[in-house]
This record gives sequence, C-alpha cells and structure tokens, in this order.
Amino acid sequence: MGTRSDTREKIQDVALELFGEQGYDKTSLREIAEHLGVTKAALYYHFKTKEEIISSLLQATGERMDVVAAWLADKQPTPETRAELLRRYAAAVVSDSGRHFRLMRLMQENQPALRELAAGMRGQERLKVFFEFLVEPGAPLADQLRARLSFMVLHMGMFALKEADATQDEKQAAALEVSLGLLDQLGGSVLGAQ
Amino acid sequence: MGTRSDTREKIQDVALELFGEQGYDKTSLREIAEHLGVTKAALYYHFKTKEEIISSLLQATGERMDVVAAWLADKQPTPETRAELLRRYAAAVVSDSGRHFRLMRLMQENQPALRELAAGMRGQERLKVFFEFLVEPGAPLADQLRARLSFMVLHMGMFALKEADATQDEKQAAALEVSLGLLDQLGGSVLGAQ
DNA sequence: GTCTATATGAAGATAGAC
DNA sequence: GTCTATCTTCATATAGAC
Repeated sequence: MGTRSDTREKIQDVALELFGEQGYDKTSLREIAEHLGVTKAALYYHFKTKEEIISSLLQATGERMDVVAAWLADKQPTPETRAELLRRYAAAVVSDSGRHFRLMRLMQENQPALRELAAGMRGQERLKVFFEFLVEPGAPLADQLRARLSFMVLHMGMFALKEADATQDEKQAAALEVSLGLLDQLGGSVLGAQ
Repeated sequence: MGTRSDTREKIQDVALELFGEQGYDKTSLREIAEHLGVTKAALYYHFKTKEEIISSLLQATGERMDVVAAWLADKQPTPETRAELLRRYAAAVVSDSGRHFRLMRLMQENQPALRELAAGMRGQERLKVFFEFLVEPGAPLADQLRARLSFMVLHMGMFALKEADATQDEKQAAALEVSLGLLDQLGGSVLGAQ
C-alpha cells in the first residue's frame, strides 16, 4: 500500500465530491473533515490552504492539456489536424473515471471563486492557443464564437445531458459530434477570407 | 422623481455590478453598502436577505421568458417557428441596456450559489419547454445537446467574446448566427427519424 | 427611511500537545 | 499524522434610536 489509500487522496476525493455538490465557497473545511472522520486541523497537515486542495486537483488537468499543446506545436492548421485537436482534447479532458470530468464541471460552475486560481494556472492562455489553431484572430465574430463553443461543448456535454439515460461514453461521443459539427461550419459565411 | 433614482434600484445596480465582478458568495453586504455610502443595516430595510436582492433582479428576467413562452404556446414546431423562437429568446434575454445580459452571466457563473434560488424560480422548467420545441425528447443525444447549446450560446455570446473589439450589437448578432447554425444541423444525422 | 450598536455564528487558519 | 484549543476575521442579521 505505498501509493494508494493515502489520506491526501481521500481528502481530494471528498473535497471534489462536496465542491461539486455544494460549490466551492459553500463547502467548508469543517464539512470535509467531518466526512473523513478527522478534524479540520488534520487537513492543514496535508494542504496549506483550502485553495491548495483544489489547485492540487487542477494540476493534473493542466498537465493533460499541456500534452495536447505539445502535440499541437508542430502542426499546421488543416481541416484534418483541427478535427484531431478536438478529438485529442476530448480524450484528454474526460478520460479517467470521472475526476477530470467533475473538475471541468467545477471550473465552469465556480468561476468567480476560482478566478484568481485560474489566472495563476494560465488555463485561459492554454485555451487561447487552441482557439487560434481553429480560427485566425481576425476571423468573423461568429467563427470565433464557434471555436470557443466547440471546446466548451466538450466540457459541458456530459452534464448538460444529465437527465438523458445514456452511458458516459455515449454522451462523450455526442459532445464530440456536436463539436466537430461546429468546426464544419467555420468559414461558412466568408469562405477563405484571407 | 417618482419612480427612478430610488435607493432600492441603486442597491440592485451596485449589487449586480459587484456580484458580476467578484461573484455572489464573495460579495458581502458590507461592500455593497460601502459602495453606496450607506450602512449594512440600510440594506435590510429594502431587502430581507441577501438572496432577495438577487432574486428581485431575476424576476424581471423570468417575466421576459414567460412572454416568449406565451407566444410559443399555440405554435407548431416548424423550421420557421423554431428559428423565430431563438430570435425572440435572444431579444428578450439581452434587450435592455445590459442588466439582463449581466444577469445571465451571473447565473451561469454562480450556479452553486444560486442553485436553490434557481430551483424556486423554475428557470430549468421554463427552458425545458423551449428545448422540447426544438427537438423531440427521443431525438439523438447530439441533437439534444445542440438544442441546449443553441440557447446557451445566446447567453454566452456576449462575454465569451470579451476581448474582441466589437459592439454589443455585433456580438449579439454573431451569437444569434451561431445559434441558428446549430438549429440547421438538427436532424442532420437521422433525417426525419420520427 | 436610515442610522448605531450589537448579537450570533461560522469561516479559515495556527500553535503546540500527543 | 492527528489531535485540542484558540485566534482572528468577517459574514448575515436584528433591535431600537433618530
């Protein structure tokens, strides 16, 4: 039992669970501690601050994005590579058994709370590189919006269809389909306008 | 000086401003009071609770949605009426000089904080009627997602393009274009599958 | 209609014993 | 590695004077 079952990981799991249910601000360290059967003070042994708990979770997601960015680095934007970017992004973001998926939801639903943290992690800048691979900065507004939306739908796909009875895989596939459909519509209005 | 310039309205304006900047949870009544040059207690004369401040703002938006719902009531879903629904929704949601627009942003960014409130106002149920006018409940997952996205992009259009230097009107037009484009793609996979 | 003053509680965080 | 005990700060909210 070297790596697994560590208290640190348990804290992360419970925190992610509660943050997701109640929101980051409304979840207190006391609650997290109670769910684990320990005291608040115990948490401070593992994490210096409340924010460090969530930032520790987001680091893994950031690293996954970096892998995609590294792949992208030497590619030229073509319809093929653009579609492949969306596929790889989708796979990177939602892969392992739910943690990343829940984190994406958390980031989207708690933007004010995580605003400074997000700034520190340069999540926006990472995404900007991806956006600009899909559309040039001078493209029409509608296309700029489509580019952003094609990533956003990958984040949202899963929980926007909460009620629908389908497997997680089916939801992901649907989200990717919509995302690629948006890509298809890029440049539809001003075809090849430089 | 009968209707306007009331303290109540000033409180709403400042609250909306600060909630938007810092988030609902992170904004205290003390801050709101200070920005107005009054004391916390003064706020309690006009609003029983903090939540009542924001719910008073959301009521107007709810009523606007109800107007659209009333228009929709006796319509049959056709490509024309569906497009018209999106146009009317866009107009209703973003119309007057920024308040509604900022509220939409607020609702999207502060979901956990406003979760109970939103439940009470039946915002989800209202939207469900709209979704189901665009797609039948049994439609493919991708189409269900497109239907939801076509409304969401109207909410987001404005602030997803924050950096772009364009007028508010141009951004709204772009958002509507993307929204209608998603509508076009409905049923693309399984054309007329009942 | 707005204020002062205060009640009450919970939050995040720390010091130091075990 | 976890505890008890405590600090500090700030929140929402109320009572009652002006």
